[in-house]
Amino acid sequence: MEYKSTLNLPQTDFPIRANSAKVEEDCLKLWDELDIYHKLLEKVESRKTSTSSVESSSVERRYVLHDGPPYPNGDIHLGHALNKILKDIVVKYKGQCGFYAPYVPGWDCHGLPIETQLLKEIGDKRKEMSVTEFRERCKEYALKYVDLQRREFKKLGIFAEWDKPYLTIDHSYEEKIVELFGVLAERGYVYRGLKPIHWCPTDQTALAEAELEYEDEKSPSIYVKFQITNPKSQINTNIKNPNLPTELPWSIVIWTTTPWTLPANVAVAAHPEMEYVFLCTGREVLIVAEGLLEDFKKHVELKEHKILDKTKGKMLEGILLKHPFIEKEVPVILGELVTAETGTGFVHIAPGHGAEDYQAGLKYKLPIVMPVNARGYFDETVPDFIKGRRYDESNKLITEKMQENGTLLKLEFFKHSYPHCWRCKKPVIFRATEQWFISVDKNDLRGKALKAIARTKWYPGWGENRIRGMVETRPDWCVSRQRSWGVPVPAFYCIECGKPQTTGIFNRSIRELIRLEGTNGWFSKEASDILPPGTKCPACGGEGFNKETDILDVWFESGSSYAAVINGPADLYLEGSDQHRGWFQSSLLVGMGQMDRAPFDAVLTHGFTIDDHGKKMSKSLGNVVDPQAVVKKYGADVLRLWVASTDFRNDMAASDMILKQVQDAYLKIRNTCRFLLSNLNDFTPSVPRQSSGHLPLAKGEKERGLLEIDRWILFRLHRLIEKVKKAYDDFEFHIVYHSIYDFCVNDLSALYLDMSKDRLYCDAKNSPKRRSAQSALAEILDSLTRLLSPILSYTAENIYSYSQPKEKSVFLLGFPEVKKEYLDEDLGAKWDTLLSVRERVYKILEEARNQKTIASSNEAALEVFAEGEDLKALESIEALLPMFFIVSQVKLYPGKADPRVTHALGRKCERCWMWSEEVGKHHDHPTLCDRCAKVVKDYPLKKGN
RNA sequence: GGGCCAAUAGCUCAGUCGGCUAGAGCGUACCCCUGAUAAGGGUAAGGUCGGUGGUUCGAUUCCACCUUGGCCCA
Repeated sequence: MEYKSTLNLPQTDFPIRANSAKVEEDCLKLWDELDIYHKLLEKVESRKTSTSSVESSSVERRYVLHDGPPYPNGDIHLGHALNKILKDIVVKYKGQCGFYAPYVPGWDCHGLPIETQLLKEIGDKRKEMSVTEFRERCKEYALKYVDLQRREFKKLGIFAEWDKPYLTIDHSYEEKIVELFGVLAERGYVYRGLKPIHWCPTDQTALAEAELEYEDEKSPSIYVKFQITNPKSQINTNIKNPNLPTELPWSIVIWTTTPWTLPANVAVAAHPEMEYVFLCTGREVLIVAEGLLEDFKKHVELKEHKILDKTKGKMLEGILLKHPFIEKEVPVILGELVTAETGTGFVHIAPGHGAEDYQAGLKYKLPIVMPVNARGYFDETVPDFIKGRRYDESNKLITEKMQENGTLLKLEFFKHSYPHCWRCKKPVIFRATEQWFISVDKNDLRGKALKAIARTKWYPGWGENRIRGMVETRPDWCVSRQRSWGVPVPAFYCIECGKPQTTGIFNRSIRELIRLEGTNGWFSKEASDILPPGTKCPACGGEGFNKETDILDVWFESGSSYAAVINGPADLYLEGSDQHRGWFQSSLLVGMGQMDRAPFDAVLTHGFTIDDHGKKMSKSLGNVVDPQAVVKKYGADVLRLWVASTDFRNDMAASDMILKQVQDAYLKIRNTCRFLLSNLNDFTPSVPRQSSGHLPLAKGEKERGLLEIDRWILFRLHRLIEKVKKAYDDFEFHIVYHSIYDFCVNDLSALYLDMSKDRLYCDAKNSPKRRSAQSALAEILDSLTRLLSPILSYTAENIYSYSQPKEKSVFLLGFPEVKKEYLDEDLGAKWDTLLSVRERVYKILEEARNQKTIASSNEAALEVFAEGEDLKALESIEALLPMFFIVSQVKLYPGKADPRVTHALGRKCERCWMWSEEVGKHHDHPTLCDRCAKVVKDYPLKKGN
């Protein structure tokens, strides 16, 4: 036991336990003191100004990742954490590579999500508040959560411009939104039109597609007769059949699930190519699609009938029909919207209540009848029996009315998927209203956007396909909302002529107001206070104006961020794949409209978080992983490592089991680094490094060259650096993780470190062999911490602080370079050969252990037989073979036989635990082997050297 | 219902142009060590490559359909 003190056992102050809470606190403090975010940017800046003109090409090395703003309306969830961590990894890596990589985080502070969240809190008090007051409360609410989320994001170790984030409620941001609207208006993209849109009668607002949720809803399903009013002879002429019974009433039958839209009916559509049959029930003639006849008969329980004739839909065009309960006639029109799947083959058309109806109406110049007001109640234009009734309540009244007058063939109820408001969860209606639109076809905006999509780099590649499909088919963008919490649609209406004004002085006046007072100014001031005195309507010369009361869609706000925040296109947008329809598209359209180019050069998307059964996370399923809880339990770096460990192009599974596994990997990596540290504690910068044998050696330096095994591990290290760099460049962080982890587990822990222990512990402190190992260890540790820092930011910083650091932070070091001189292919190939021999030997060693020939591998003596390349390779490191196999004695023979394992000869050296026949031959140290006796003899003298 | 995407061991991931017995690590089982010790090492078991058809001499890989799941839409 007395010899133990003569060993160089691993020693470090780096704690065995991760203690993430403390480490994270310390690191955050350090980064705060250093102002690390700005220091990194300054570092690039100073390099820029100090370098010669030759190198100043690097000046252009800017990399701007533009942050997509989340809503500040609650704690961050795993998706937020995932997104911000990915961005942070990208930005840190780019920074390491010498890019000027600013990162300004943002929040989407306006919009319904904030408004409704607040309404939940204040309830009826809203009614007593003025708009300005309510908006003030919204602002407070948003800012409160900006602050909360900022703190939560910071704790994840994300470097960013946290003190000056962008908020869409900043005056400068709001002004930019208004400016962009003006630019788009000037360039002819903005128009105002009546159009049926999804309308929530509860919230009294137009809803974007993104604001709809589809859920099952019970609806009436009715078959209604529209009696033909034309003289029968006229129809006879059309279908050329003189035998039809002209004395009976004839009716076309429609099917609908929304009786309340019938008052707005202006036509019935038939499919031009579909076949329709004339059924005689004895009392009347009904016309329905041939293909839906059986279905129709079943539903209306039609027993007796005779098919008199049939005709194509196009023959019916122009026939006039009697509205079932309003005194008017409506025409039959033709439309491809009619399907042969359900119904009767006839579709009732109400252009005020449906998108396809609207399109058909445009074609036939039909009027847009719109008797439903904003609250969902019928106005004065409808028949008395439903006047002032709510639309859904009218369903019953209308069917009763039709029952009475005999136009109703059948009433049933059924469940189907129906759009609901994402906020109040109540059913929405289609309703025509005056709205502001951005035309996607004006000036071929759509075509230009599609070209810009083709020029953008999409990760993964299918993102291009996806957004292209969406842009190809998207309708005009409805940008107005009937709400308070947002940026006003910057428009004035001339009191005289009613024309809206959006450009020139009108836009400039609003911008000036907003610059000074924010958008609250708009809501508290009169038009006459905003516009300069004497402003005249360009159309009629009128001098009185009203303000627009609608606000802009929040997507228009966030879509303006590239202009408001980074003043131009970004290198990268990085969001979840849902943003192909959201922010990527709104940003693209605003960008194209303003500057005829996309606001991004590349777009990276990630999948969604799911649980370990592949199901999406939801509160009701109880499978939600809370990022705060993960940080608390495992530490932020484990969460960060989870993000890196999963291929984010697909959905990302998280659960406690998966996180536990990530933690195990984390601990392995950390512990490997700890081992490196503990074997370097006497390896100060003043100790000469052993250099690669491939570097030109100065005279007398030969003995300082690295051992072959050390050159091998450095070969492996630089292969790793190469691979990791490529993976970071390709945004394949799971490759980064797997490569580094594999290196730690296989190359280091199982092989190199295990093989090196004897040298490190037992050789003399300053022996070339030990210093050779330490030279390699130091380089490995240095590289590993840098490679890991974008992902394991806290841990890398923590490890670095224990490694006799030159800089104040690991982030000031830069990314490791691949040193070509280490990439010795022949050496690599030779060691592949050696390691496959080692594998064969280890199977035999295991057998010997099971047979109790040996216990520890130190007790083994090996006889290895090899031929050809194997033999050549083994011979070349013959002196190192005991170290290579980690056994006490090795004999190498040419031949083909399996390795043989016997118990090692001699006795166990008390100091190094290797077996040797030399033990006992040293008088001073009878229990030691040759090597140890020598080391110990010199020990007191060399101690401390 | 439509568009886009995914599915390889219990888990996280590899798998090149279609070509040998489909790989790695974790986890598991068993063993060793006790000088990385809340560590470390070894060996082993684990797969109908989601399913069914098709193309092909040959399919995890290409094609079609289906199932399951995700995002987006209706």
